[in-house]
Amino acid sequence: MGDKPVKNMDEFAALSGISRPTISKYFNDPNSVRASTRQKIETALAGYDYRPNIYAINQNRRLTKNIGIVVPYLADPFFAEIARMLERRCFEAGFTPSVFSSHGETSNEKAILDTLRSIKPAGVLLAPLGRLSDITYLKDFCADVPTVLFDSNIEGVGAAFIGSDNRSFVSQTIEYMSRTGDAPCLFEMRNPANPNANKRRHAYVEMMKRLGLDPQIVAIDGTGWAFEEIGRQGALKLLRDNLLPTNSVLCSNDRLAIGFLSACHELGIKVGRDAGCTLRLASHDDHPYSRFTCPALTTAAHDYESVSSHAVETLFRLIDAGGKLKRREETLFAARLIMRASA
Amino acid sequence: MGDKPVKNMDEFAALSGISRPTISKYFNDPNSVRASTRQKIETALAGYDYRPNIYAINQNRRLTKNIGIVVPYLADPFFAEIARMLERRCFEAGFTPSVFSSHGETSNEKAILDTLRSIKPAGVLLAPLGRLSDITYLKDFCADVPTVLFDSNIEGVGAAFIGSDNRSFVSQTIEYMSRTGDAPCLFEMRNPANPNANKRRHAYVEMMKRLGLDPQIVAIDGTGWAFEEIGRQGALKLLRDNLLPTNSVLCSNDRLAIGFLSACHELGIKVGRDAGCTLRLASHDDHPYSRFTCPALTTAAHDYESVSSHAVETLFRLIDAGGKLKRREETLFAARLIMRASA
DNA sequence: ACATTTATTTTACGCGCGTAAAGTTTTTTT
DNA sequence: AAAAAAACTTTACGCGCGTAAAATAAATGT
Repeated sequence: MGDKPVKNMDEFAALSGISRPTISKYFNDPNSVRASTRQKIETALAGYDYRPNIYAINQNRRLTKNIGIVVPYLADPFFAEIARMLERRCFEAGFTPSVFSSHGETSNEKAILDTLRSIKPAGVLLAPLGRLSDITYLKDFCADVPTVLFDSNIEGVGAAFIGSDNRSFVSQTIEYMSRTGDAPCLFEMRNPANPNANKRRHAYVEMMKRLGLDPQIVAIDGTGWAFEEIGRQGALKLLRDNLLPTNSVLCSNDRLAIGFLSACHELGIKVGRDAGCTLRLASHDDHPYSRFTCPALTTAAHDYESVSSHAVETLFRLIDAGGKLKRREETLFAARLIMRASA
Repeated sequence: MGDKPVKNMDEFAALSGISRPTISKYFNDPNSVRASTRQKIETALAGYDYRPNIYAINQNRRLTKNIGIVVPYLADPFFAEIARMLERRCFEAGFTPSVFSSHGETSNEKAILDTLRSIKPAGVLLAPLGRLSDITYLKDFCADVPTVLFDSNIEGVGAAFIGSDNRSFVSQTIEYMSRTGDAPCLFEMRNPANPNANKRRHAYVEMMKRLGLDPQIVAIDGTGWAFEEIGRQGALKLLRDNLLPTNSVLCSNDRLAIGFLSACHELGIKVGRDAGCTLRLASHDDHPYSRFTCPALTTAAHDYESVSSHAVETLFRLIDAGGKLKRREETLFAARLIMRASA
């Protein structure tokens, strides 16, 4: 990098001995100019401190190179992880990703969509809040901006959805638990905000019936995104009052399970498959912390890699196609069972 | 919100019956125009779908309303939390915050600073990587862009630093542990990337000496930001080989402690202050997950509220002052001891 | 009611770059 | 070496808005 600051493209063009339109062409695609020309430009670039004004660029381009990445709750390491992978992939493809978090609130999600409109992004990767989303608002947005949904599906919204196959999660955990011990009851929130939770419940009921077993659902109260605390309080109550129908428990997701384990420890209940343990606990998501819980959580893992790469690829395809796909696509990736000490 | 889309400010000015320069003034500060004029504009705004083009605005303004928020590792819920608070406060003040994560890598941190330069932000709130930061690069950046550091201090970089008082953390945990049992050894990484770790070590040694006790430091190997795994591996080795000098352990931070607890559970070592426990463990940071560990972690909590509000206030003051403060400011907030079951 | 202050309108220019058109040079093709 | 194709230069316009200056209008003070 050079040090002498250059104000604008005209000045840089003069300094490099190349005309401004060619310089402009170079910055849009370095390979679109002759090799000898590119060489001259890059030599000049090394000697002077010039970078094109991004605002002037975006004002004049019909489409920016911005990509919005929206997650419902960034303080959840699961979403932080996937946002990071999406971000990296967009960046590698020459786009400028920006990460936004709805922080679990409808108003924030809407405000983010407004912000996104104003930055005129080439496309958006959106993991919606789910039940708390303003569906009409999302739909209007997706009608104007090329959008791919991930994690939580909302029927008919966005040009595509990429996520995990909840039936695959549940069938693997149930199969494993019922093979190695009692079949589990399902521990979940009564009114889950996330549509995946509903799909998991349905899959649980269906799978249990198929195995000729009696589905038993334990629903706990609580709202918001503090799942650990909700799981903990719910479990404390259940365990104290001895309301658990089985000694095998399947949590709808790992964050609830983390709270559940916390309650077990407080009450002196040993969890695991070892002798001396009175409870087995499994869960879903393979949350980044699930291997550090006590005991480590047996869980079904998302295929992070596939979800993120396919989501990004789909978005690029959507952008190339001018914002419309022939029909709405839905892609689900299977889970992978991770056996640890808790079940 | 109206529905008829309006292309530009000229068109909107005509529709609202107000001249364009006044409309421009209104969007820069709605209170800078007469109440009756504001009324007319807002009526028109309700009837039409117009929003100023942010790229045209920022091209012409000397200073944008953008604020960059940079954290070293967003997948760490601690940073996710503080980023969220900073973000909200900037937004409330009428700025447009953008959150970036260095993901623990020098190259990313530098790339983020480059990106920030190109969006010409009014100011930046930066939590640097620490030892891995390219100091010269940071310094150059801070010379051009009004920047306030938080969390990790780097001497002489940025116009101000706002963080937590590491001595306050350590003195409280040591005082508590040595009052209620044996004085603790310090469990930490051998080459911590974060400068706070070094400050905590110094504070530990000083505090122990002051109490007439023998400081004992247990340093474990490991690099990167996977602190839980590093703590876990380190603890497994120490516990198996019986190398721990005391049965009271003070972890440099909660994430190491989470790994430590995981190792204890695996080896069947009971942690806590109850009868039957053979080890006490305390830590620092009050990580969002520290109350869900088994047992729940006794830790020293950051004053998140004060740090974030003071950081933002300082940045605004810096911006108002034109990017320079009389002298570099350093503000530290005291910790608050959170007693839980682990010690 | 008049002078004074404050707000608005009119006019006009500039920001930095995308991009189109026409002409010129360089490279590739045969 | 001539013809064709590709890349480049020159010229010029437009994007949507900030902002300055001068003229005009409205609100405020006495």
